[in-house]
Amino acid sequence: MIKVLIADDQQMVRTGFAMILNAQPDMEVVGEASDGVEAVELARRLRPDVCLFDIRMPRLDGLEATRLVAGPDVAGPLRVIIVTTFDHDEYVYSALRGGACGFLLKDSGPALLIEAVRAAAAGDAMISPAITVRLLEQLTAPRKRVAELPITDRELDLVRLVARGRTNHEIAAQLHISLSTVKTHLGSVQRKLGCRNRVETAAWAWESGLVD
Amino acid sequence: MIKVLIADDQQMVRTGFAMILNAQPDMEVVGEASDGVEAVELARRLRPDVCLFDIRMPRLDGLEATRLVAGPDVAGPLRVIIVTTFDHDEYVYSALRGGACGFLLKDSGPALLIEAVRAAAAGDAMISPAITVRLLEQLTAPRKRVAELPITDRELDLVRLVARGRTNHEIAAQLHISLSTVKTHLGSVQRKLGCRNRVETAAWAWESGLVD
DNA sequence: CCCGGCCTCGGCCGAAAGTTCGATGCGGTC
DNA sequence: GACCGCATCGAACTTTCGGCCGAGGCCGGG
Repeated sequence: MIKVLIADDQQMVRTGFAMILNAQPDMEVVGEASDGVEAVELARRLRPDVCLFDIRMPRLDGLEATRLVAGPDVAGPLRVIIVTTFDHDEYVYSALRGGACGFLLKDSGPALLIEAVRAAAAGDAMISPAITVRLLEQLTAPRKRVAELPITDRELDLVRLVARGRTNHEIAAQLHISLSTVKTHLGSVQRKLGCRNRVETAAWAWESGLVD
Repeated sequence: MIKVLIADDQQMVRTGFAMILNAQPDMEVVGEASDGVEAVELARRLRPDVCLFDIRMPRLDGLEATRLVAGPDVAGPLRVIIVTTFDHDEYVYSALRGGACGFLLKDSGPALLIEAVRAAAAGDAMISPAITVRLLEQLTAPRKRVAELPITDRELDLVRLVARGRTNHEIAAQLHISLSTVKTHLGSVQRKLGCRNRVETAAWAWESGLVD
């Protein structure tokens, strides 16, 4: 039986969630909280398998509450799913860094809520598809630019080595070219990218996902 | 009505998926393929709203097939969900970079399959919770190390600026300290981290997730 | 109270990096 | 053939970095 704690400042939302979850044969809502402080307190006392936290709550918001019961420094972290109306990216990152193992939008269907709870209880994590697609864009977008790079293949070789912290001398030795050539290439790379020094060049390579 | 194409080399799997999806009032399986080449051909001809591709298929695997119908260079990319038994990380990355907008494990329930299809059709993306949790670990793991850094707060300020490509002179001006102090700090940082130059220092900062 | 870590600053020097001039050859395009 | 981008190399120069010496002030623990 998966024990669930619900925290939301709106009575209707809590009741709705509770009805959905209690209708599942293997789930049971063991507590409800209407603000963040109460949520943290109940979470610590009841130690549910899964917590559903809204973000906007009186006294203590859901993100802060998550950090308090699931954060990196917490001894016995609980499984927390953030359930909210607003899908601002900052909320998502803040929640996930704070230890949340799920992020659901309220306009997701009941099926997703149930699956998210089940996933959380199993040690997995679920994120609303509308948010996932944006996360994936960040993962893949930099890669797409690789095809339309403004710099040459050869220059790319140099940039990769720069990003790994190699000196010009080492690059020259590794690629079997002269120190002059290395400087020439990196000079033109910096001109094309608008970089002022090799660290900015390296930073560009890192952002573009050229090294890993 | 969401038109779905199913590609899997096992007849049983295709039939199972088709039964699940056809039971939904707003979904319709419009085609089935038993290998990758057929999958690509059917996808291009039928132009379904969502494609379900297995990875292990004869002639052409699902990852390559995905790239062919949803890759970065494809004109009218289709929405592809990878459905597979194996959750190797390399598969996941390869699929998502190849243009997939979903990655499901076959041991996920029917509910997840349905939700994934619905999400894909809506332009969103869903990933199996078992995989998502690992993706999140990669997102948050580097952050945890921040607490156990071997370097000072002040040194951290310097390192962040180094990672952004600032010169020592600029750092000195921005932090209102002298050039000598900047060099002293960065020197001790390099000693502690075992870096040989500022690019390696910056690389360490990037890997540790200190900059974004 | 002394020691050690941290933050601050200065000077000096050699090495590395970046800039600015060249130059050659090679492979495409018009 | 003329032109252009690319890769290669060289020399000289300025700027920046990094290493190595020193120093003082501050603060907290033994």
